[in-house]
Amino acid sequence: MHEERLADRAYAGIVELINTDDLQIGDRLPSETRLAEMFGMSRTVVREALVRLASDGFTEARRGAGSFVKRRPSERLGSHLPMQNLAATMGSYEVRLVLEAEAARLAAQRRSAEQMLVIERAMDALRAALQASGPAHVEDMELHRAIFEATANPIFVSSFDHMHDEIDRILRAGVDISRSRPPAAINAMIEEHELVVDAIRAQDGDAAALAMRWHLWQGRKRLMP
Amino acid sequence: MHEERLADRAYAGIVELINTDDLQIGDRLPSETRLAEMFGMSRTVVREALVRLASDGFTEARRGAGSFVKRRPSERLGSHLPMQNLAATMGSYEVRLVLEAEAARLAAQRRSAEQMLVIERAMDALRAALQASGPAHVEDMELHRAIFEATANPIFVSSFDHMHDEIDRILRAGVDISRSRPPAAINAMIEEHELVVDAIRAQDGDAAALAMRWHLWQGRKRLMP
DNA sequence: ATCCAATATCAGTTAGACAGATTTCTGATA
DNA sequence: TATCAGAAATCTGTCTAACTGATATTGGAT
Repeated sequence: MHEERLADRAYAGIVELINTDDLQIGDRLPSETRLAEMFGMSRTVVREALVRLASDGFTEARRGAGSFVKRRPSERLGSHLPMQNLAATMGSYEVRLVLEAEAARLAAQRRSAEQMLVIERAMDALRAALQASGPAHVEDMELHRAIFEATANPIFVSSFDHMHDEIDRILRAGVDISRSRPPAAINAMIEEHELVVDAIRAQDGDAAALAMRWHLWQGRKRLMP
Repeated sequence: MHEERLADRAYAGIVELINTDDLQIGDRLPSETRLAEMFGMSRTVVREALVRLASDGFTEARRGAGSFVKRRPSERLGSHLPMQNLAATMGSYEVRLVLEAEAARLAAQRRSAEQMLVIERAMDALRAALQASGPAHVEDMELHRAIFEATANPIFVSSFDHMHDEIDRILRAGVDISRSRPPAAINAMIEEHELVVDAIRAQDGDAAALAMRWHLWQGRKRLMP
């Protein structure tokens, strides 16, 4: 698993500090030197944690002044997704519904034989990953990206990349969304993807768009029942 | 101004390195020491950039082994030629048709009073610019962007920004698209935009989406009769 | 009370060092 | 020749110590 690095502990430590000390937005964190001696690590390590905190949008460093809380890390509340995360996730599905359904339609209409092969391979990889009950996020993304590439429209592809960057950024800033999946859900996820791939193989644009809408809708329900 | 930090340049430099050297997923990056001397900075700064790259999911560091490409940063498709300008433009309308029509629908359903005001002002500015027969590209973009902002979905907004960056990039690489417009076209452009704004004002989602589709379709015809 | 200058503090950056993990090279063995 | 274990080289992770320039604070003069 995660062989823990010191910087990870520092990251967690600072998040905990913000929560336990109830630091509000705009409040200043202890200085890097101070944090280093608090955690019993070097300033280098604390700095690495702060860089990542800032990259995740939680803190902001002002040179000469200090590091400040920019957005409070959401506390983990059992199985509930934090409000902010929820809104962001709903928003992402909204955009995906629009973009991915049409991408699936175009892919079905235009796919080349080579592109179909890439899609089939991505589907196989996803099916294997899901059946192994392992994390399948990467494989899922590969398949969806392959579909965008089959649209033969570079702007579509770059839109996909951008959208996923944004979604990743938002989700990573919050709670880990990976959760154990019941076996029924695994089969459902495979089947939904297969419907999309089948439609693209059959070059049926309407069916592909519909299947993709269905898949995204089900995904949304799985995440937020 | 953003006084740029060294680490930002290192981050950009590494991204560029991955693209120009065409490093594939799994490939190893130069070592931190090597990158430091390549960029003429200390290893510390390069390290900070790598930490952020890893945090963004682009790279992965394996202790003792090196840093590896995990996910390729979205390629700026600048390498493609101006000859493909026509195809790229068609492609851009394809994406806009998908994204903007739904944005208009959501904007109509959700717009606040303040957002409606911003849209109205943008419409006024566009009308004035068009009637003065001057360049109206900026005003046009402002209006379209205001509509995206009224969706109250930050991912939609960022998708708009990204899409326009890409389109601008492609178009600017080729011939200047600004051409003299016959007066009839000016009135048509104003009217099309007004239809969209009217629908958003009336909070009629279907009408807004339809009007936006119509507008984009007409724009495509104007550009490529 | 107000303004300004000296002072203290802080993030950003540099250099050099060492531990521990991993890869690569090398040479001996089967 | 092919293989494999050990040695050497390389790499990330961590630490120390220092300096710079930006920012905040303090204290004194007005």
